[in-house]
Amino acid sequence: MQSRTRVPRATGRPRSAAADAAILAATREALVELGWSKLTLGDVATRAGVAKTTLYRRWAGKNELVVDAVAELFDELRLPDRGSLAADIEGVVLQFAAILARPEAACGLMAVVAESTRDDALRARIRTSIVEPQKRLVLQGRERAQQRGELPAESDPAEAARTVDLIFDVVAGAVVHRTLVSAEAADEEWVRGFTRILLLGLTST
Amino acid sequence: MQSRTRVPRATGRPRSAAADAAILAATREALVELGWSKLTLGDVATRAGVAKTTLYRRWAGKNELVVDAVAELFDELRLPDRGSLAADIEGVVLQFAAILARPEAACGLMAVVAESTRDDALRARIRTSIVEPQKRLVLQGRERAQQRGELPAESDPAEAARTVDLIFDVVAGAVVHRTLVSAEAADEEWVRGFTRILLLGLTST
DNA sequence: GCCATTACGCTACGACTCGTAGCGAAAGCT
DNA sequence: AGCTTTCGCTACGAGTCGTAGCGTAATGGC
Repeated sequence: MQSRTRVPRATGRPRSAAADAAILAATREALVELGWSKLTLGDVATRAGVAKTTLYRRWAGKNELVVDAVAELFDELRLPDRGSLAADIEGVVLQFAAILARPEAACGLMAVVAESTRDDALRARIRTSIVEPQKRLVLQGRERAQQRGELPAESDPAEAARTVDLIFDVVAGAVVHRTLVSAEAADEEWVRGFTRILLLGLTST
Repeated sequence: MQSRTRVPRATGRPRSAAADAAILAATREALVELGWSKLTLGDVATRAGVAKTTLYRRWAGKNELVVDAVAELFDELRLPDRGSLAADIEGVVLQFAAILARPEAACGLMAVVAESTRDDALRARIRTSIVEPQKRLVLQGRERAQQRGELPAESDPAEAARTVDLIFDVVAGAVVHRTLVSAEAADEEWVRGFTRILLLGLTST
């Protein structure tokens, strides 16, 4: 959220928070209708009922705008306690799949990831705005499973951190690939099969 | 390969195969230097030493061109027999990671996948040109493991097909996510950890 | 060897998007 | 009030898009 991390001046006319929300919503709407490459900032400004210059005063370009617009979508992810590790994983994977099934999330996320291969600053922004915040779900799930006795306590903290990263890559990657590349729904049946494989690998040894 | 599936007329000047190769190579070069959004077809034509009109006569647009340019990169994937299922998996995952580490592969693939969320024809083209051909690796690996006695023979063919799709999504998805989103190398240590989890899930039960 | 056919290189074109600059009006704070 | 910053609007040169038209080059059929 570039515009929110800015320290607002004590004086002068404050920026309209409503304009921020309208612009991000308009960006998602335009992503659905036009896709990434045909999305123009002028069009977004028109949809949001805002002057094009206002948009350029807040975001440096298309990349940064779409990152913020997409990041909001992933904030709603939660990890409700369903009683077992398997049920917890299935629940959060289904939530994640539901978000990715929305065209604006899929289209925007993949596009900025593609651009980030040539732009280190953008990659860092994606990580801090979208990816890292969601690792809390993996940590939370492991902690619960350990309290239930489903997973052993970690002895090596470094190894534990690596495992969290690995799990996150496997879960997020598999759902993304299933949904976007294989282009088939990550429905309950698929999630059950996926969870089974993942769980066996986690609980053994 | 749009231009190759065309039935060449018996008469008239044939299309230059060298131009095809030069255009696809120039596309990959431009992807490395400029990324997806700043890549222009005019620039690609100049790099390839070809008129812009020639490029438009062979490909409908940027999407189709990049799909073909990226597809060539994945043709080199092989599954050498390393003696065990674990070693086979580690070998092919490392190969896949090596390809994805190249900016032109990562950038191009993610960009067209992003565009495909709004374009069914493009999605189908990606699947037939890039994704489906590589599933042979999963089939080949399973067959070898069954001959070695590492995996049981499949009883239900439909279930077996679903498993192949699942494995493919997990492997490809995890490597992509690790490389592009988490932005860390899928090196030997990571691949070992990943293979361990995957194998336990496959061999148990 | 000539001819029909197709591909090629080149130029030019209108339409569109980009990102920026300049202006007067609006909205907040002290 | 007075000061400061934002906002909407217009206009601008630069760059890209995809296409059309033309003359030339390279084939195969006769």
